Formats: sequence, C-alpha cells, structure tokens
Amino acid sequence: MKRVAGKKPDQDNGESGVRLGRLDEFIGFRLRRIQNQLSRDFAAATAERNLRSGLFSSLAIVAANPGISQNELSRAVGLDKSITVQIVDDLEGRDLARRERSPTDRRRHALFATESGQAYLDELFDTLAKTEDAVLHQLTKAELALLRELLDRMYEAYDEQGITL
Amino acid sequence: MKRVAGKKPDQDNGESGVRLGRLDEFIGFRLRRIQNQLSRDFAAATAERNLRSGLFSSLAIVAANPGISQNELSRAVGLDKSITVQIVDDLEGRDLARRERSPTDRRRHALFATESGQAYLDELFDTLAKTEDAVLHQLTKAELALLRELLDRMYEAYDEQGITL
DNA sequence: AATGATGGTTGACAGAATCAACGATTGAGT
DNA sequence: ACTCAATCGTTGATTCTGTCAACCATCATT
Repeated sequence: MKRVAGKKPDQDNGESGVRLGRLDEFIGFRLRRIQNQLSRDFAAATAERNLRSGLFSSLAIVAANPGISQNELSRAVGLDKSITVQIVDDLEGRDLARRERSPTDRRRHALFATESGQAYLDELFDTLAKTEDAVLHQLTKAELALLRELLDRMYEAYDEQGITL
Repeated sequence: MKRVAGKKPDQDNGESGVRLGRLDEFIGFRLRRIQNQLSRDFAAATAERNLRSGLFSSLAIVAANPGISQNELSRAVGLDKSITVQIVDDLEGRDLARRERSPTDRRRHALFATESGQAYLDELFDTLAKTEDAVLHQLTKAELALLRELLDRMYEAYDEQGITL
C-alpha cells in the first residue's frame, strides 16, 4: 500500500482518495498538515507525562531566560497572562521551575528552571528531536538548512510581533 | 545533532530580547510560528464572517468531493464525527452546503456544496491567497516552488495517515 | 499623598475536542 | 430468513483551553 513518491495522478490524498481541491495550492495548508502531525507525534510520545499544552515551550523559555517575568513569558509564548499563571503553577507543582519575588520590583515574579526542570527539559528536547527526525530524514542536510533559511525569511515579515509558539 | 551558530549574534527574538534556547533548533517550532501567524491573519481577515474553526476546510473538501459522506469528511479534515455534525449543521444553516440521503446506503449523508457555497469558497480562497502573499513575497518563485517540494517530501513520511488539516 | 500604570491572580464564560451511548441501517454468516 | 456485528449520523456529558473583566499589591510620576 505504498504511494509512490513523485507525481500524483491527481491532487488527492493517496490512501483515502479524497481530493483537496484548491486547498492544495496553499503553503499554509502544507505547513499545518506537517505541523499537526509533528505535534500529534510529540503528544503521543509524551502522553504518559500529562503535559498540558504550553508547558513545554514555557519551560524552555524560562530555562533560556533565567529570571524572566510571567508577563514577559506570556508575550513570548503568545498566551494570556492568566494561562501563564496556571502553567507556572503547574511547573512549580512539578518542581520544574520556581517563582522568586524580584528584589528590585516586588510585583514581579522572577522565574527560574530548577535542576530537575533542566533535566526534564533535556528529555523533552530529545523526544522532540526524535519525533522530528522521523519526518526530516526525508531531507538532506543541505535541504534542511535551506528549509530553515526559507522559513526564517518568511517569518521576518513578522519581525515586530511576539513569538507566538 | 549539533547546533550550528546561525547568522544572528545570539538566538534571541529581535524585538523582545527573549532567548529561545534549544527551541530554536527545531523545525516544528519554525513551522508553527509561521502557521500561527498565517491563521491569525486569516482569522482577522475573515472575522466578520464568524467562521467556526474547521468550517473553511470542510467546505473546501466537500466542494472538491461532491457526495462525500460525513464520516469521510471527518477523517479528511482530522476532526471527530461529532464535530463534523456541527460543522455540517452550520454549513447547511448558511446555505453553503446540503445533505442528501444516499440512495444506495440510507445511513449515509451525501454532502454537496451549494452554488453560494462555491462562491463563498472562492472568496475565502482569495482572502487566503492574499494573506499568504504577505508572507510569501519574501521568496522568489523558484524558492517558493522549492519550499513546496520540500514540504511535500516531508509529508510523504506520513503516507498512510489522514490529511489532518 | 494622589493618581495612573503594571504584574500577578482569580473567576465567569465561551469554543472546541474527546468520549460513550444511541437509533437506524447495512452486510455477513448461518 | 434470522441473528449479529459493524457502520453512519446524532446527541449529550465531560474536559481542556483560551478570552475577558475585575481585583489587589506594587511601582512610577507628579
């Protein structure tokens, strides 16, 4: 039941025989279908950990930016501050990160990844890398680099906005 | 998987100064950030139409596959059958599509796009094209074609699954 | 000291996805 | 023909996530 890589007889989806119509013309459609699959794979690979959505990227940002405030984190991951509160609660409950009151501005919570948070993050990054490899092995190193560059150029159109993970 | 220092002096996000850390290594991250922006832009451009999520792609699939069943549609767009019921209700309520009982199998609902559904779809495709152009104008035609091809090659790793719009 | 802005928190609410269950219908096996 | 399992569409319960407004504590400006 393998579909041959190459020219398709028509713009359909090999197995199901469903035609895509004009949808097939759009880059956003291609981006989404791959990205959906990647996140499903990642979710499946980390299912037993009960990761609430946004926790992984939030922890990653905290680890990369020790002392970041919840507000800054919210903007960085593109989530509402109220959601960030829940996520940080979760992170603290799992001892993956901790809040410290900022000495200079006592309104702010400075966030830090704990040691186990760092270790946990490394594991998650490893599974993510494995997940991506399943798709990326289709490309050569040079093609991968090129893809990265093209995507970055596209994203530069959005220079001014937040990151929106 | 070695991380190669990119062109940027540091892996941060220009405006906000937030570092991405290892997140920056992953393709899925780049895909998602662009795709998120694209869908936000599209949502903003179609805000007044009150499009529920999944409606657009469902209508597109129905139009490209006259007589498709709700079950097939569900698998095609990667949504649960119960959600598809609601979407088709919505489509019918707006007179964009209609259900017909299949004469050969009276359990099935054969779905068809109405004329106004087709017209509506054309409009939506136009706005989507405009939305994408805002990002895609960063690339030459050749680069765009290359991007398309790379993405397709990546997706072929998922030959057997549904489309998951 | 008064005022307004900011950071974090809470709760009310809406949107969407998951899941189990159901009636109607079909198809396969006997 | 009859039984039984499977399929299609539908409904409802439940959960998860994100949006929003309100609130308190704190800071900055005057």
